[in-house]
Amino acid sequence: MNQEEYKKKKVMGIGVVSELTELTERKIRYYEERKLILPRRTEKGTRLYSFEDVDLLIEVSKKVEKGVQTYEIKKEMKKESNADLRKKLLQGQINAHFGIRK
Amino acid sequence: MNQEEYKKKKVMGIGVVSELTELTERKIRYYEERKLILPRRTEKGTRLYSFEDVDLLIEVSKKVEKGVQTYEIKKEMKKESNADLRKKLLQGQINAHFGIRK
DNA sequence: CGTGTAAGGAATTCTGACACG
DNA sequence: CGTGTAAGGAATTCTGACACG
Repeated sequence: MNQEEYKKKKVMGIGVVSELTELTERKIRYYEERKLILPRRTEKGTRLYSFEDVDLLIEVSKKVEKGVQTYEIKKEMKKESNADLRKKLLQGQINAHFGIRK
Repeated sequence: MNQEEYKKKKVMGIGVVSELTELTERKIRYYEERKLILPRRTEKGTRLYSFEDVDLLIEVSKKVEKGVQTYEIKKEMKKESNADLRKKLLQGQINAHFGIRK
């Protein structure tokens, strides 16, 4: 498992996430309700989060504190995600054109 | 938090560790009893492990399967840890002698 | 809208012990 | 020695709801 995976692997319960983010469990579950965060679930339904999720939650809560509504935050996130996709797509085209090396 | 920290931060419950290592919780607790693994505990006493702990558990269980006794594994681990310390000490001396740069 | 809280149930984890080989 | 298991309790997490502003 490489470093990226350590960051993205969803392994923490909500208790630890609450400790790490300093957010109440209520807030964490609410941001999920608003689709701002997507933990995985065990078969029995308990939520599991990654370090990446923790960082995201902290960013989200900062914006909420600033008065931004969750709906707006969601929109911003979609934009960023689209920008990332375009970037990857572009890189893919470059690779296809010039060939991929190393 | 840097990559090293993602690896060393103790954040996973025993259930997830059991899933990741494919070891029973019984085995995981037993290796702790034998001091081969040292999870942190929440205030209420539930165990929390790091990705590093997961890797260590897998290594330990491989040795146990080969027939090595936990006591022997513990001895091996002490040796390695001492070797690491000597290495660090030595590097410290080199740095002190030649000066530390970048 | 974002968040607190009380409610009841289900699932998790803990310890100490007995069993087996 | 290493591991399974049943036992009972304690702590965790879950959902849906009501409250407030």
